[in-house]
Amino acid sequence: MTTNLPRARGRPRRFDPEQAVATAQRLFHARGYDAVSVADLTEALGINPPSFYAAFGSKAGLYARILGRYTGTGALPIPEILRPGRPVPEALAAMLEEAARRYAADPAAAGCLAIEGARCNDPEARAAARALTGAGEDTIRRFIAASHPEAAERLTDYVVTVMAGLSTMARDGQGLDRLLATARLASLGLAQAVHDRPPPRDGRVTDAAPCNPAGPKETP
Amino acid sequence: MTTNLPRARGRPRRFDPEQAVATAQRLFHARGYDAVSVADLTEALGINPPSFYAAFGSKAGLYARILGRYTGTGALPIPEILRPGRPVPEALAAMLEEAARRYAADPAAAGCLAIEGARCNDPEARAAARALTGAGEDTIRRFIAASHPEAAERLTDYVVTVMAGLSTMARDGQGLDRLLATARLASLGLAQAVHDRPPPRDGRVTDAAPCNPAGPKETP
DNA sequence: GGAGATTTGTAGTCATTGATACAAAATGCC
DNA sequence: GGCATTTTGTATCAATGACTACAAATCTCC
Repeated sequence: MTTNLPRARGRPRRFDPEQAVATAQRLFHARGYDAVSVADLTEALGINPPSFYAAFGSKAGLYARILGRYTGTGALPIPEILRPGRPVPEALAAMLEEAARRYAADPAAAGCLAIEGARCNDPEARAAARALTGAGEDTIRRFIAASHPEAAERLTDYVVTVMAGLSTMARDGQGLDRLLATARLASLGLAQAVHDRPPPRDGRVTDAAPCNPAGPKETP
Repeated sequence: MTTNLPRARGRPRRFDPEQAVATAQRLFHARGYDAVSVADLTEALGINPPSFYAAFGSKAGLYARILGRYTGTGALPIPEILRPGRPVPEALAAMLEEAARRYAADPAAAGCLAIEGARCNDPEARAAARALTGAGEDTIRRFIAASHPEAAERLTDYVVTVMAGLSTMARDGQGLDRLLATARLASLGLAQAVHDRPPPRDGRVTDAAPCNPAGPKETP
């Protein structure tokens, strides 16, 4: 079904690269990029290192390939949720709720593969993950800007922050019910935020002990 | 000033352990636990590995000591912000705002040392960091429960999630202004959330393609 | 000036990391 | 059958991880 091409020339592969990518994706999602070694991968795939490197180039290369595949295999379908014309508060609330569902869908692979990968210690893998999260962020920003350009930056920062938090808590072991409740709480302010003017930048709410002696830098 | 004790017996130390701990704290906060090697530490401290291990036991041991010190050196002063009797929405909003300030205070050491440490790959260091974040979480929950016991769990999950997100975005390079704006957006729903009854558990807002075939597990 | 105590510097240990050299094995093509 | 081609398995590589054995150095105490 996959390929009826005339057989390739040399010795045939003893493993299916697509199947291997899927297996590796589960491993990376479960443990995180840094915590998965090439030895872990070759063992899980039942192959030896030379076969691994011949097929995927490097650990980071395989991870980049997995990220490219992630959009169709469990990642949040942002463009489908943020349909043009859909009311912004409703759409963003739906996105947060769906994020909660996806992040908790598989307890053995909790959170967002890309968000978590963007925090790993390998520069190449981190860049690949950041490219994906950055693309999602841009999609969100453009969707909001289409109807509320003045609120696009603020609201994008907000929902991205909440999604990062949801991914963290999912990896921390929080189940669907708690993540959903948090996502809905986070959506409460969205309607007001869209219609109200941005909150003042100088009004402090806190009255804690002086803890930022240098003073805020954004109000020179 | 520090110690006027009669000099110890053996060969004197060539470095100040307290100063070394402070230096190591900066390193850990800047790069994260996993990305700091013992070689990095000994080089930054100007000492050799045997001196390091004689003084601190292990890398994770030093980290645990740093976490114990963190409360007084930049960590969010949760008990001071959540004073008994302070209105819950106001207090939680102040906490989120103060978190934004602290996490962005030093761009070279962004985010929360404990929250980030709770995600590292060393079991011992992770457990130490989780103990600290867990204690903060308990403080928040008790504060809320004192006046709104029915909302304590939900609201604690919510603010902890937002704080985790703020720490992530701070490490991502977001500056004080953006973090503050996000923290204030996150506070918008707090007042409603405290007084309203909890949102229904079954009403879905999303209408995305069927993406959770197994269905939600929290409504059996 | 020794004796005992403690730290220092040198030079390692051992495990694990990501990644390879190389020859044997297994195929298609002629 | 023989050759080119490709993958496989064995056996590594160099670099880096956390950590330590050991003796010389430097102090206090007597």
